[in-house]
Amino acid sequence: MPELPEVETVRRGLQPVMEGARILSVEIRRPDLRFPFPPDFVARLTGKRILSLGRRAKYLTAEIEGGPQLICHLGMSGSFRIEEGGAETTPGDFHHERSKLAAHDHVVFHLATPKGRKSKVVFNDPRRFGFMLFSEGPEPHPMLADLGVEPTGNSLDGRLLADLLRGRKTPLKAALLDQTLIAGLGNIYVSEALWRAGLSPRRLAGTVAPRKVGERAERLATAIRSVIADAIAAGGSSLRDYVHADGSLGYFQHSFSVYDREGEPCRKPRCGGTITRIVQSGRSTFYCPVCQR
DNA sequence: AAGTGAACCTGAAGGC
DNA sequence: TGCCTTCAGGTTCACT
Repeated sequence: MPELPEVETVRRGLQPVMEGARILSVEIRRPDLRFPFPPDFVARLTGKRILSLGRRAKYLTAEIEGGPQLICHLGMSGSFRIEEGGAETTPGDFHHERSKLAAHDHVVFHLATPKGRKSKVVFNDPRRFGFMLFSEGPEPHPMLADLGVEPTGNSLDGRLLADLLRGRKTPLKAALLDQTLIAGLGNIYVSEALWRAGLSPRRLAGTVAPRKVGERAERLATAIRSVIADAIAAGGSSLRDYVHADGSLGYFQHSFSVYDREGEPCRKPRCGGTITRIVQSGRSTFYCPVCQR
């Protein structure tokens, strides 16, 4: 599920519980996810305070007191949920019970939150494409070192986008998925952004702005930023009840303009086209062949 | 160098 | 009901 907006939504949901919290204990319920856990994973977290939670592209980061940075990726199917406890001093509260863990609950953080409560943060990941690693020292972890520009804020403008795409012979769809160019777009939001910009996913990336910047590159940059901003806003509004039902974070109902809408009418006024699904480098792309050129 | 496809793993959904 | 195939929102690695 998780592209940049979902990861940002998860970060915002975890923040009130994790930021400033002390890690009372950590359980890892299998030796690996995508990668083996570091051998000292539990020892280096136990008893430490979480100073801050951050995000880079689709990676969550946690600054650990006096120690490493924890880097976490949700892969395809990773999610967190929060199980709220009572006051830390209340005896017999729910935290003294062994809570039921579900299938694929791989990591459990037992926390004392800044408000003096106990909470559990549980990481669940059926496909195990996710991972947790430590990063040491001032240099960014190699995994984060080559990431491109964030599509949040205003740094990604038409000029920068034109520079990134110029000369590339790969389909525009593939270029936008390249995390070393723009960091955080995934299969859904690439399709959505291209629809907003009225550009075909099959167009060669270099043709967006062959020589000068041009209106096409501006349109695409604006589309990318607005798609991401809208999705983050939608996720944020879903956070009001993030302790809902199972407490899971980052999953909310999207309404997509093209993604997963094969055969349905294009939503652009007076377009009349039909959303089409094609496969590009092994992955589905959805677009309107009439208004996306 | 850049681009494409297969691999990693499990579960859900659809066809028969 | 069950068995089979296909597909899934990410990333990396091997190959052309």
